[in-house]
Amino acid sequence: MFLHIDCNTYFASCEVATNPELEGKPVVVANDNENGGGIILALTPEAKALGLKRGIPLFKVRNLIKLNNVVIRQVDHKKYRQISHTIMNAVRQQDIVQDFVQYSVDEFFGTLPLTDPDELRHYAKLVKDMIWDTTHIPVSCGISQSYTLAKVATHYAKHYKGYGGICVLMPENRERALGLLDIADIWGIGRQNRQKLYAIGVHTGLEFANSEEAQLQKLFSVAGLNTWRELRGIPSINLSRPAQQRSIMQSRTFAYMTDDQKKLEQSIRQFAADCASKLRAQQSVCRQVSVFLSTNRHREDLDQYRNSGSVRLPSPTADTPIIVKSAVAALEQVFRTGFLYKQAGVILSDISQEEGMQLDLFSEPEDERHRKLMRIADAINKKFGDDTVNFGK
DNA sequence: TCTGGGGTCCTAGGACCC
DNA sequence: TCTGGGGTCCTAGGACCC
Repeated sequence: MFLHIDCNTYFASCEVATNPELEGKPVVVANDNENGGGIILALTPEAKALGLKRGIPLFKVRNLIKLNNVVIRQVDHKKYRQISHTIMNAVRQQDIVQDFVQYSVDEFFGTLPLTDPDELRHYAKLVKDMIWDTTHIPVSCGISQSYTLAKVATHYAKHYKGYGGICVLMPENRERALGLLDIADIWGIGRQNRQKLYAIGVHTGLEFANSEEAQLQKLFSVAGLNTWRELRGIPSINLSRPAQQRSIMQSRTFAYMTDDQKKLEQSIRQFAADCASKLRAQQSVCRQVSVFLSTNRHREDLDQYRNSGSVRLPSPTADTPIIVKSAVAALEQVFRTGFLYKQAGVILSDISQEEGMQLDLFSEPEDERHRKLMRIADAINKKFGDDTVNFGK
C-alpha cells in the first residue's frame, strides 16, 4: 500500500515549531517586501478562523490583521528545506516505511508492506508521532492502493476530525470516497482538465474513474490517463527523479515598476549569478540561459507586454561571467521601451553533469582558470555568507 | 503527366504540481 | 501604495536528415 504524508499548513507550522511563543496564536507567513506588498502563503488554524486565506495580498487585510494581533512572519525557505530534511532522515531511520521519497518541501511518499487496515493505521500513527516528536510539525497521512488514491485519503484525513489525521482508504471504500470528491480536488486535475471534464458531464472522482478510456484518450495526454488508472487502483505514476534539477530559475516581482533597462539589467545580472552558483552547487553545467520580463498584469490601465528570450551557449558551462553575459544578451533581445516592468527572471536549462561535460574544440585553457576561480568564490560565500564576494562587470 | 516518405531531434509552450 | 517563486513532464510542430 502507498503512504502519503502531508505537513499541515507547513510554512506556518515551521514558524510555530521554531518559535514556541507563537503557539496558539494566529500566525501568517507572507513574502512581505519593503513596500508592504506580498501575499499570504500559509496560515495557522487560528489565522484561518479569522477569515484570512492563502493567496490574499496583505494590503487587503491589514485591518483584520491589526485588529486581531495576527503575527506576520517573513517566509524563510531555507528553514523549511532544513526541517523537511530532518523529517526525511527521521522516517528513513525506521524500517517499516519503504521507498520513502520527498515529493515537495512538505510532502512525502512511501510504501508499507502490509494489507491489514488496522496495522496500516498503527504504523502510520507511529510515523506521524515520530515526526511530531522530532520536529513538532503536525502531519496528515493517507494510505491506499496508488499514489493518487493515497492523496485522496490524505484529503479525508485533513477534512474529518474523527480520523485523527490518518485515513486508510481500502479498496472496498474506494468508490464511496471518490463519489464524494469533486474532480478539482484530485491530484493531476488542474483548471483546464477540470473544465474539459465538466463539459462532458463528469464532476466527481467516481464519475471520472468510471469513464471510458477511449473517451478520455481523446481529451487527455498520458498524464491524465495515468491519473485515471491510479484512481481505479492501478499504480501508474513513477516518482523517481534524476538527482539533479533540470532547470534552475530565479525571478522576482519588484516592489516598483520600471522602464529603465539599466535597472533591470542589474537585477538580471544578480539572478544569473545566483543561478550559476546553484548550478555549481549541484555539480552541473547548462547550455541555455533564458530571461523573461513582464509588466504588471494587475494594472489593466497600463500597456501590457511579456516575453522571454534565450541564448544557446556554444558549450555547457557553469561559468558565472559567461552566464551573466548571456543573460544580459537575452535581456536585450526581449526588452522593449515604453513599458513599465514589474517582474523579471532568469532560467538555466539543458542541464547536464559536470563530469561528462562535452568540451568543445575551441575551449580555452582560460576555462580551467575560470573554474578554479568559481570554486574559490563559492567556497568563500559558503563559509562567510552569500554575497561575500561577487563578480564585477 | 508525374513532384516521396520516413525518420530523429529540438524547442517553445502548455499543462500540471507545491 | 501594495497581488509569489519556484519546479516537472508532455506534446506539437519545425528543422533537419537520408
